[in-house]
Amino acid sequence: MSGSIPRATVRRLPAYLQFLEESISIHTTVASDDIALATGTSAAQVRKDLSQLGSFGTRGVGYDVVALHNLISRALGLESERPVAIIGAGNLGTALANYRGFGERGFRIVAVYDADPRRIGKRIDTLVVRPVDALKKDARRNGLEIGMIATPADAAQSVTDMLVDAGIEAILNFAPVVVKVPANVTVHQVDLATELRILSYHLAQRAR
Amino acid sequence: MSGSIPRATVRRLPAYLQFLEESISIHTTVASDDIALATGTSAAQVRKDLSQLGSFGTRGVGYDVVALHNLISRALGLESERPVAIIGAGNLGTALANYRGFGERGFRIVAVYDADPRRIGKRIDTLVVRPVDALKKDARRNGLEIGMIATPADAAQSVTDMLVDAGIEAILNFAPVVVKVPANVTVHQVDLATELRILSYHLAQRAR
DNA sequence: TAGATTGTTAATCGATTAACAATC
DNA sequence: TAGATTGTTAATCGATTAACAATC
Repeated sequence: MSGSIPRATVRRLPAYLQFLEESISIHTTVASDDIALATGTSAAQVRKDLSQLGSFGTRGVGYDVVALHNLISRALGLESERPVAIIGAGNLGTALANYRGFGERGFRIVAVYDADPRRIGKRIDTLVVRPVDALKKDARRNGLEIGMIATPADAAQSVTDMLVDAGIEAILNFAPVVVKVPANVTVHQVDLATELRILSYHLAQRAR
Repeated sequence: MSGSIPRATVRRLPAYLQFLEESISIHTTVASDDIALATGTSAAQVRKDLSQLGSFGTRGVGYDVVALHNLISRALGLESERPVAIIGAGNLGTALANYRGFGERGFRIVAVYDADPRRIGKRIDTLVVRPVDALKKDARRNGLEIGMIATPADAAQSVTDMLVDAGIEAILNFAPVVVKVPANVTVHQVDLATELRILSYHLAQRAR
């Protein structure tokens, strides 16, 4: 069924899910047009995307909010909570560890690691920063599934290697370097300065 | 000349630039294949992208690092420093304000704002958190060009409206909501939980 | 010259949009 | 029934890839 969903669709599904979560207490039904409006896309796009997950709207009526929510959750593999570790307990790592949005959306930060002895033992929310060497042992015990890299650029590759060695197959990398991983591991990069540079292009276009 | 560069190309240019900055002290010349390897794309893609900016490599040799760096900088409008403001002085806003990568890449955080009186006056790095009401006046004085929204979701739209009112035309939004802006304003959204949900899809795919 | 590498073309692929018959 | 909205098709658009002549 959901053998495989096109990349572009997968990128939009979380936004649809977000909107459905906000709608769930308000409506029992939503139209493709409602979803489109809330997520900044088109109704045709929404219907096309949803049809990839199988048909189940009702013509003349729309989509059942709860049913659609469940369907997208399942498609994204969000039925059970996924344990996440943060590597790097600097400003960014600390901010990530404190961020409530992860928990609300089914991800649990189970540990924060750092290599710097001065940071080890530091409390962040309910967690205590652990030495990065403990990662591999911990990973098995915690059933760790996702690693978030919040280290400086020059540490990112070696941290990545540790994560891979610990059996993690999904990595979110905030360091501004492309890290190498084996084919079975997925890395997404969030580069804050890159986003600003793209915005800069738009400012420059406007000025001409 | 660079009348307009395809979206997909614009998204890759910052990565090329990053690599060139690392190369500048090592080589005088790089091949499309070197850039491709470092940025996770293909040599054909790199050449195609660069040809959008005009021709200037040397067959059999490659691209002059300095010349290419200048060309991409210019194309992205990165010749002069762009002043940035952060709205929201919570964990994320504080982390962003402390992040060195912005300064290194030509963006200067000129102010941090918050609505909460308990946060106003707080020192972050060399800055002091200011009341969000001061935004509009400050914006003109500082020549503010970019706003980064690091508030909770429910404050994002009103903060956006303030930024727009202050004449800002480029916004990076970290709040997990789609904000509405007039056509002359560009918004990019960085939704951390969305990234995790996309990773979750890949984990789910793997498990089948 | 021989080897390397660009710039560009044509082919392919994937994503988006428009339109509308089906149907609740 | 009339009105609303889906699911799907076909057309369009944009991005990527492969291949190779041009040329340093």
